[in-house]
Amino acid sequence: MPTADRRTDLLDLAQGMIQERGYNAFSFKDLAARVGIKTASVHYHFPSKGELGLQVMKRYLDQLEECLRTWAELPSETARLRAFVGSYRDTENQGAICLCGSMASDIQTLNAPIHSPINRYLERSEQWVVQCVQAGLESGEFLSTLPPETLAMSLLPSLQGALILSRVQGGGTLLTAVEQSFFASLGVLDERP
Amino acid sequence: MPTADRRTDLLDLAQGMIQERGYNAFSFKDLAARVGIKTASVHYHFPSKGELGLQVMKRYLDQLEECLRTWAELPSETARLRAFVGSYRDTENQGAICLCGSMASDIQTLNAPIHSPINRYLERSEQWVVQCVQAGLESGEFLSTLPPETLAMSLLPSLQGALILSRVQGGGTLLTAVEQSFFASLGVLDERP
DNA sequence: CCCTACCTACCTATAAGTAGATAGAAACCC
DNA sequence: GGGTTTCTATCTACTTATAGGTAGGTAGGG
Repeated sequence: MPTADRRTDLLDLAQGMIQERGYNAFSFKDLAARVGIKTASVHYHFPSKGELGLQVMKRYLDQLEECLRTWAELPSETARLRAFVGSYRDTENQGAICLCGSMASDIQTLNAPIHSPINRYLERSEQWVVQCVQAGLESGEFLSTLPPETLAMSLLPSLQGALILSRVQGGGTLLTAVEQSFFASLGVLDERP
Repeated sequence: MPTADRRTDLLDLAQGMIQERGYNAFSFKDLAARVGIKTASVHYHFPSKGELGLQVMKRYLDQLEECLRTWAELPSETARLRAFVGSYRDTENQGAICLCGSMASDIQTLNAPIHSPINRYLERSEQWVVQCVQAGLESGEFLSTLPPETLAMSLLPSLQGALILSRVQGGGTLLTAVEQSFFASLGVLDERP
């Protein structure tokens, strides 16, 4: 409907459908029908499904970098990590899962070029979380006996898994449990009433 | 190849393909080709793809119950939970993800009847982990300030997520990180050298 | 006048499933 | 036991729908 730019609309729609239904469960036909054009016209914008998937994933990676820049302004490591978790909660509230988690589930069916942005997305997320945890431990904001890498590496799968499972069962409570466990293991008390 | 029972072979194969490639990325044609019959013959054993998926999932649920019965014999809650995590590691070593995690990723594209065994699988797993954690806390085997439900509820998504992400990046290290974080939050020290 | 963003019309492959035939084993019947 | 029937597991042949993609044409704006 909103046609600021057709290409962007298609990217948005494709991304949404991958996050809601999975890469192998959306087609150019679906896409075309929703923006009101023919499937052949979608090929004008994106030569192949693989190319479209790649562009969606690359943009998602760019969006991550933008978020990380924004979150750099936050006043504490706790706030940064809460914002990170918050972005997953936003996704969950849309009834979707992380694009990267969705792609990862289907990784064996995706062609090679898309592997690298997926990989980088995970790498970058993990790296960033490690930095936050490390900084927080050094400043005394956090307290833990475990190595920061271990804590950080366990957060990402937890969040991805929570989104995936929450649509079947548990709803938001899974993400809340993950968040509480994570911050507890950093010695941060829950600030809810 | 091994044709003790054709129906069982088909269930095994379908399960493997769903765990490796996803529900929407396998077909009766693939299946038929691998056991050396025609697609129409697969329909003799399972009237529809939905029915096949349902039977695979139901069997997987039964297998879980069997595991839980076996693990009940173990001498400690730590051993039980290690066995639970170990089963996820076995899956990972096969280059697969949990059937239930795979199904959960595709939940929006699956027809209603299969939702209930998926749901029950998650429910049952979580329930069982809660029991272990609770028993361990009561006996003094574990030590934590968090409610057992929170700890237990965060384990399942972590494991599912770890398997899904590990095929893209990190390999076994993600699962190890998840395991270490979890047991650390129960006050159990790592027993590796 | 040419480029952008569409279109119609087509193609090939695959998915899922149905209908009906058949070969061989098992059971049943006197 | 011989003959008939029924059951099991498969087959061939077909259908309908979709997926992904190509070729070539066209309307309208800069």
